[in-house]
Amino acid sequence: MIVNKLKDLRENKMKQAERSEDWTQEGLALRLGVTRQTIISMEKGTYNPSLVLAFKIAHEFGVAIEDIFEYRDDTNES
Amino acid sequence: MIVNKLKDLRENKMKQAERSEDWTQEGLALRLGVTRQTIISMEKGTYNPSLVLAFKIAHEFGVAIEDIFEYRDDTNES
DNA sequence: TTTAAATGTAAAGTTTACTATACGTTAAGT
DNA sequence: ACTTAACGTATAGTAAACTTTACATTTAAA
Repeated sequence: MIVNKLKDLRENKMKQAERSEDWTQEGLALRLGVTRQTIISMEKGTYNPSLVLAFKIAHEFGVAIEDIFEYRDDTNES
Repeated sequence: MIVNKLKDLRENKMKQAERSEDWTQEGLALRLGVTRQTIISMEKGTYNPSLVLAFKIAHEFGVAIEDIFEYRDDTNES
């Protein structure tokens, strides 16, 4: 499974960024070329982004994919 | 778009690895939990892996996602 | 306390990743 | 030349990512 820090990162941007409206779900969605629904579902963990979208997100936040998304092997979960 | 070094990396493993059969398309597919078709299509660039699969691939090769997959913005291509 | 921006929820439809199956081609060993 | 492992191609089907639309809830400011 994949866990992500999307919501936390975005909310931090909302607080700290000069142009906070750039970091609303809608603002981010626009720049990423996806819908707000897609942002919501990713933040909730309903589904994982495609690799392309993961790259775009990492680029928007100025970090590496691994800084936002973490893979956890759960093949043998109790 | 995304370009990847999958085929090169795998072929290098075929030559250099002790157990070369681990790095055939089929051997790799088995360990990744996908079909050989999936490997073929990724190596051809027919489609991109999901983020989960990209993580698994990076793990198998012992590198970061960014070492295998590269994102290239092609929104304004001539 | 109303207004509006931001967030949340739900459900049906489209696109793309991935499977399953089957058969053809290449390369290397014997 | 024959065999066989590895690779390639094609195509129909399933699953998951993503869109579209519509409406409901929260939050903060006027």
